Amino acid sequence: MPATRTLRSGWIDEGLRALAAGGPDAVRIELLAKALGVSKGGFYWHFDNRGVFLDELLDVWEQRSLDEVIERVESEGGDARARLWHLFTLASTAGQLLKVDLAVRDWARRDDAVAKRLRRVDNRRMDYLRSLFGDFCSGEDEVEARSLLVGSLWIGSHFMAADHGARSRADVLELAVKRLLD
Amino acid sequence: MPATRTLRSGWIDEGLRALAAGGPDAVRIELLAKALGVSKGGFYWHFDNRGVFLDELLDVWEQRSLDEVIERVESEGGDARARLWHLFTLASTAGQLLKVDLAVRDWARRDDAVAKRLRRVDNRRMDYLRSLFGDFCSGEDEVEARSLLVGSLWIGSHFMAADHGARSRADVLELAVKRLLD
Amino acid sequence: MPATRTLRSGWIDEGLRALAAGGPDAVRIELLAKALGVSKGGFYWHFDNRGVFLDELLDVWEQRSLDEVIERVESEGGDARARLWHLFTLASTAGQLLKVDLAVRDWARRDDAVAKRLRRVDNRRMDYLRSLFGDFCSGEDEVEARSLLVGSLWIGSHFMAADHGARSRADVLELAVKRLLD
Amino acid sequence: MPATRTLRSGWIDEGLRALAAGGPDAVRIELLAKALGVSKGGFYWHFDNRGVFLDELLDVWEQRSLDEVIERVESEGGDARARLWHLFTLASTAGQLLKVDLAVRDWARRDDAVAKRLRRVDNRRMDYLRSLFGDFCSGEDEVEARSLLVGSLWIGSHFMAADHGARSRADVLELAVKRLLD
DNA sequence: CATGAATGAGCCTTCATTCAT
DNA sequence: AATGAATGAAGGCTCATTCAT
Repeated sequence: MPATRTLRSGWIDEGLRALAAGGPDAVRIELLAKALGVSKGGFYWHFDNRGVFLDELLDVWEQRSLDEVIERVESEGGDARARLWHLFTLASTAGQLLKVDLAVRDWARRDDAVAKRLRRVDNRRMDYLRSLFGDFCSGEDEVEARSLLVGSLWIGSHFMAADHGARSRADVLELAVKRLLD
Repeated sequence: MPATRTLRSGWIDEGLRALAAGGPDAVRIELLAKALGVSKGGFYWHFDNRGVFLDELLDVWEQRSLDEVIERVESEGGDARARLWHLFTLASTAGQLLKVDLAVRDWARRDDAVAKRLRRVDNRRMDYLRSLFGDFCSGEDEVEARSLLVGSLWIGSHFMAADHGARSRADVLELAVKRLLD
Repeated sequence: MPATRTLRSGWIDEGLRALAAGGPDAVRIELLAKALGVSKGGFYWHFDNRGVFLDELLDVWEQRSLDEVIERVESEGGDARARLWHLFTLASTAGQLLKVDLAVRDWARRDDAVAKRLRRVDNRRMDYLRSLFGDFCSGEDEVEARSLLVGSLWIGSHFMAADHGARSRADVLELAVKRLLD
Repeated sequence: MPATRTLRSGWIDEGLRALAAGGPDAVRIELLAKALGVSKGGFYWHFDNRGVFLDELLDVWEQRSLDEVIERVESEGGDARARLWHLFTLASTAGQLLKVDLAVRDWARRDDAVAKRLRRVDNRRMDYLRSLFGDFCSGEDEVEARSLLVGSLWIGSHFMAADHGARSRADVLELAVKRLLD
């Protein structure tokens, strides 16, 4: 029983790794099998086909992205500004989950089903941002603008390659976020 | 010579279309040939191989992204705030070039050569943003933070799928940008 | 022991069903297991391998084809013509066994072992036909010709797809058989 | 141009050989390629996929079965009885085409599209038989019964494995056919 | 007895690439 | 300059078979 869960989740883990590193096209059963040191045929014992497998990867991403991050922030406590700051730094250090997130965002641009999932995730995240900004901002416009700004900053910065002279990207990000939490 | 350029640029155009629609993995010579109504063998008269072709697509993207947008903004004139606003709206309506841009940004996450090009482009763009924000902001930190914010907003918003209730995404974007131009 | 026979014969039954429906290539252990709601690994407790299993399906077909039909005809009695007529109608309504029979006949065209079994069965059937025709026909040639004709009619009609205008296939078959029983 | 037709028709020929020998399941692109001494990838230059290829094999069978045989009989002339006899002997010596025919007949039992084609072919053949029997038989019933009998005899005899003692199958067939031409 | 799990061979298909013409 | 044709390397999937439990 534990062995069962182990190899099945091994496929999932390896799949997430591939998805993070190269997007959905890099999730190739043959490569995953080689990385796991097993035969590719065994894949089909655990999953009906590649499409179902990709779906399951998205399930994992969706669940982790939605719940785990928010839970961790909430468990730490603090006022709204502290939570926002915590949320931002958490998201930036998430490592593989962050890379999966970025890969999914690009994927969503060309796959409607993925786009639908992304909307679900982003709406929940935005709701959480709105609730935090609502605590110290007046006016819905202000709340909405700041929420979109902080979300875009978090994601968009990972898709930008600019240098910042003497400053590090982290420094500039901190400046930018602080500005939004004023 | 003109006929040559015509068919050669046909491959490039079709390649950009594919790149915009599905990323580098979607740039498949066979499909481009079918779309162009020619044989795929002919591809190799114009380009050494797929890699070289992708490089050339990036050349075109790089050149257009660097020069054309900025040129158009400058030719319109206005003060720094007006130019920033113009820049932002231009970028958002760019159509295919924007989609190529987004595809390249994801691509850069897994290909160092592409990442290098992206850095070149983004540094030039950031320089332009800095010069504009420098016109009415005091302090390098402020300039840097705002430049990163507006860049991230522009790009990041395309990778977010959230709804905004009664507001449209364009409305919220306008609110957010206006806030940055204060 | 009865439970054993039950599951073992379940495999056989399902195998015959598959053989009837799609020929030997359709007898796939995985599909049979799914249809039976058991794991395919269990198959190998009952049978050494697929080849042995197919052999056993042929055993069942051979035994049923040889004995059951003739037994039923004989148990009904009547003169030779009545028995021939009974035989023909029985064979045409046999349902699954008929379909297995047709599948085996095609199979025999490409497998010598199957061909050998088929010869055994057909020789027994022909002997029975000869004995019946011998009752009211004079001359070995006549008996042999009629026996082959009625056998071919019975089998061949199932491999023909022609329409017969206002008549049904059953009507024309009746006309043809009656002609042979004159 | 001739080279083109050569290899394409090489695939078809080899496909027919495989179909004749082992039915549709034996038509495997990899095996055909090996038999032709070419790479299997090249198959897809000539045919969209395996299904289309099988369709084309059926086209060839349909065309040859319908037209060529009848044409040959008609070109030889003679009265109706002579033509029937010629038709029967021609069909029995057709070699590979006959085997394709038998394979198609079994295939039709489990594939509706094939069944439809078979009906087309058999209706045309039966029409020809009817026209010949109509020449010297009185009564539609008689014509219909004899047509079905001769068709079934021709096909059914190939699906029967019985021995005939001192007689050969060909001898008995001759007896049976002569009986039908009385 | 039977299951869960895995292997490996074989098949269909796609696609970058090559090459003679 | 470009086409028709072919190659070969993948990659997804199926399935008979094996084996520990």
